[in-house]
Amino acid sequence: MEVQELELRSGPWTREEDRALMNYIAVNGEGKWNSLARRAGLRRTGKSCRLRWLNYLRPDVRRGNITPEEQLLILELHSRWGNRWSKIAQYFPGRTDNEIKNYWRTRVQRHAKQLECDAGSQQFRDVVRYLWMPRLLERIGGGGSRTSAAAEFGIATPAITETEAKPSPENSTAAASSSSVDSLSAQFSPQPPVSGGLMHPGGELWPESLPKAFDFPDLEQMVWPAGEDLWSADDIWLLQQQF
DNA sequence: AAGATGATCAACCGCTCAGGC
DNA sequence: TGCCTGAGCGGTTGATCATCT
Repeated sequence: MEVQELELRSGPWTREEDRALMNYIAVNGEGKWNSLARRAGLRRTGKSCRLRWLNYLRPDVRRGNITPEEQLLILELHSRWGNRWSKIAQYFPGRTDNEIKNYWRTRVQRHAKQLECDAGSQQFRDVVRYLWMPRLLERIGGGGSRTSAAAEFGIATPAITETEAKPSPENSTAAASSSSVDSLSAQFSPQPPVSGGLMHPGGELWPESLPKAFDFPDLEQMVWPAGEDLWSADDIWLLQQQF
């Protein structure tokens, strides 16, 4: 109806709208969002209703901070698939693609900006791969040396190719690796299949030496921050000198 | 205390794709 | 075959909150 379309609402949802949407879905189920919006008496587009339900009202939506385990998995999966947020979100039950996308744009891209490089650049990918991820592993493991964490991360982590990585239940039994990233993946579903080998999570062979950008003695001398934030001002400064 | 600035995240927009007719 | 509709995805915006000066 034309009058109804003119009155379509946008912007933040009210409690009443939320209640109407939840009640309707509880009785009738989801889907057919345009007609659902009309039948539920909501002056919203079907698209808006779908988004509100999926990203906020669904009972299994998980809120709160992204844990180090989740951060590690996000970094790992993004290195494989890039900005394919919905695909990445499949590995985080209760997390929405929107939430993961926001995390990446705010936290991860912020670090890239600090380092004055592009988040999609090889330089930044190296920082993520060789510095950030090992540090997260350290934190997840409750301490230990950086080198041992990196070694664990690098040696036992299998390669997963785009064609292999179809997150489906029948593939989950193959996830029998001792690597940290893999054991993390195993906590989530759907789980990616694996194939063995001494490969880096990105799929390529683990390099014999670190990239040139990080092959400098100061890095080994660096005192890693013990606080909540993985990156200190000194970290940023040191890395910037290498770029 | 108040304004400026930055970070976060809910919501919107434009586009693509699949399925039905 | 082409059109329409529903659904989903990724990029972007804007409101709100926190922190800084």
